[in-house]
Amino acid sequence: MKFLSKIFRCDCPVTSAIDIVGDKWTIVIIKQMLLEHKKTFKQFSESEEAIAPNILSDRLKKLVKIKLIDKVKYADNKKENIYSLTEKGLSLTPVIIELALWSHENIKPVNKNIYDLLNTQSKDKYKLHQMIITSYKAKTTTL
Amino acid sequence: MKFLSKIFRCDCPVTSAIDIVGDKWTIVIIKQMLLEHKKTFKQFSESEEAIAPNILSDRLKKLVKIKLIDKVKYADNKKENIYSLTEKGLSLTPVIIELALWSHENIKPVNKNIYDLLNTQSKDKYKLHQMIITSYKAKTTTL
DNA sequence: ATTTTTTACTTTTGTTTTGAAAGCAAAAAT
DNA sequence: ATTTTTGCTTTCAAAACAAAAGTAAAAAAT
Repeated sequence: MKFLSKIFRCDCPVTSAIDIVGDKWTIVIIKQMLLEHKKTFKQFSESEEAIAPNILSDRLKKLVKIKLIDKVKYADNKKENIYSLTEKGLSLTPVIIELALWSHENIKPVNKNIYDLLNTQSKDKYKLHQMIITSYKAKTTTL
Repeated sequence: MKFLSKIFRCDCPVTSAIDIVGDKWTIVIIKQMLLEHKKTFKQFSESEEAIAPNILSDRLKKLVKIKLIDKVKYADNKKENIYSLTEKGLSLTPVIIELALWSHENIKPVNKNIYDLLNTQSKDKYKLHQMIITSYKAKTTTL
């Protein structure tokens, strides 16, 4: 397994997680999928964050490669690629929620959309995580 | 507050959190402080992750500036700077724990030290967070 | 059927960030 | 008084990121 040394700096799980998602865009793209239900190149391109197409292209490829997202093309639409979160990608939900809560408490209050979402099940974070994952699945399986 | 636009890409709290901690080193340094109780430039330099001194210097300055860590010099040691996590820095504990758990479940099992830590209070993550923060404070206040 | 528009990219070029190595000054140890 | 340690800074090379333009295939419009 010597190839792992190309990806991972060391043996620490936190550092290894950062080796995968610790850059300016990876978590942002996953957040756009999970919370904003974005699923096409164009939808990501048009985001508030204004990711450049070359960076977006690169990240989507990497995310497919490490199986955090899937890429499919449907028979009735040969133009658009539809991206969706895998279970492995969905399991980053708690990380994203904790980042949102940290930001809300320490950086600046959240915008209304996400604030409402965070507050529907305020007392139990596990229920919140499950709710977000369930909601994501419901919206993507009806495609 | 126009200067904020220099730091934050957009209004999203998750993206804003990434604007602050979304790079290859910030979370790793905070993890080293929180879980490995590192507190001097030399201790960070000698870490498994092998951070370069120029990057370390830059990140420590930024972390002090945004008040995630404090930097003090004690009367009996004018050479060493002692870095410690502020409450704002400590409140990243849940993010770090979720990254560790995600990594353990999806990337590779954790090393023994951290595995033992994660499993002492396995059922309730809040207790785990509190335990880690309490443990950190206990070790740093006895300085 | 042909032209236009849309989508998902790639390519190019320039800038910024990161990284490896060496150097340095003040404090502490010998 | 000399050597070692600590916490940096500087230099230069490499990698990542970004802005803009270009392209090819599919879909829509004419």
